[in-house]
Amino acid sequence: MARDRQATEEKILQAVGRILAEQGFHNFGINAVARQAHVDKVLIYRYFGGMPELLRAYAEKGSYWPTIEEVAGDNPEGFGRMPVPEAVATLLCNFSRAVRKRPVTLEILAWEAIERNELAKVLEKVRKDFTKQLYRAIAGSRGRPTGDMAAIVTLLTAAINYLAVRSRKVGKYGAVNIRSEEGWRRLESAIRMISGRCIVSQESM
Amino acid sequence: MARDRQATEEKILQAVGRILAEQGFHNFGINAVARQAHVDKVLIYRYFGGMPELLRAYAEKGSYWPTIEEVAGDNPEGFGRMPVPEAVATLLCNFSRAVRKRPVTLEILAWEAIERNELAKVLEKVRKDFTKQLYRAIAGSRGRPTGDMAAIVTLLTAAINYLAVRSRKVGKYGAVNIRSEEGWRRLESAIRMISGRCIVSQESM
DNA sequence: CTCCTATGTCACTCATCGGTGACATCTGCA
DNA sequence: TGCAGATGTCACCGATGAGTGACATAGGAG
Repeated sequence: MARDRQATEEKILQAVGRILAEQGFHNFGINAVARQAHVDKVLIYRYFGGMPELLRAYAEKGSYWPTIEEVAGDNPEGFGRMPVPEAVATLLCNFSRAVRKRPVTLEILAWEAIERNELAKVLEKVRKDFTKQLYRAIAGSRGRPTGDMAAIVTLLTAAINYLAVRSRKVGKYGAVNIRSEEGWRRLESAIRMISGRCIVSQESM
Repeated sequence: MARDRQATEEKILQAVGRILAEQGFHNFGINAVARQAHVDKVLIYRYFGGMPELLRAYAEKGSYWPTIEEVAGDNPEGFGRMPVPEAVATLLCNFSRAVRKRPVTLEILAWEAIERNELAKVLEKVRKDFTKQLYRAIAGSRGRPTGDMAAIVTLLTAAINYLAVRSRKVGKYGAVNIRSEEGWRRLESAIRMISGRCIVSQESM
């Protein structure tokens, strides 16, 4: 109708985002996108190629993972001034908040346990870089971690991912209300405690 | 062919299990079950009613969650003899192993983040009872936990679920190889450490 | 043996999906 | 002005899904 390819592509990509955020991958498909965008599906094939390319194009536009700045503040090196356990705890809590407010990210996290699609692949790479930067920020902190810090951080990020994903469908997990701010405060203080007591640095303990 | 309803129902239910274990919910459906069971799909409707009832019937036959015995041994009360932190750690590690060896359970865990179906509902109830018994076993141990033990246990079980589910599709998470026994040993010792240092009991510390 | 019903088989409907070919129309360029 | 390619529209294909109605037959009850 409007004869404006750029605008059409934009409508299509926005439709992808809306469907993922509101209905998830389960109801995702070429037809659904075309409907949502009020665009003929032929145009999706013409402009993007197909489903994988469409997802890839969408992936390149969005921010599906926290940036290091979002989690560590404007100068990640600033973490060098606090003891390791405190740095780790703060990073993890910030990470938790950043992930929880990204509905599309939560959908991808849920779906990559079912099927590894283009979005999951992109997210994987981003996440890898993120992790590397995270460890760099920690490495600058005061004190040397002893014990298997990597294993502990793995456990805690896994827990955060799981609970954040799950909170979309269920209100409680165990005794904790994972839909309320209060529930997440409990989890955060548990994270702080774990970090404080298990990632021992020579100087701070 | 064989004119044996009971045998046919059995074939159908076994087909459900095979599909879930080998292909997951993604490729699950009436037609798929009928194909797998070498049975006409009409019989599924006649004998079970439809998809929800079929899943419910399947759910009632299987053990999709560890039993308390599997995790706490033959007499859960026996945990009363060890200190709380050690009891918690042991229960969690046993739980991890029990979950990881149940492919259908892992599939349900992955899928319930996408859609809450009949199997997920059944699993929910079983899990609730299991948790209750777990806490009872802990309550019998020596010493009083301080701090938010529930939050810590929530975090650790969430982490176990997430990593177990994820290990079906991806080999590594962070720095840990979640497909190898060695990786899980690292996680287990981290769990023991967390439990030992963060669930403080008056007598043992 | 005869009939009735439980069991199994077949053939279909209707909806949706991914994907494609053919056609209409707009717009910028020669 | 007229043409060509870019853009948009429409109608279709084959495959697959859930679900149903009609029919065939085996086997037990009378």
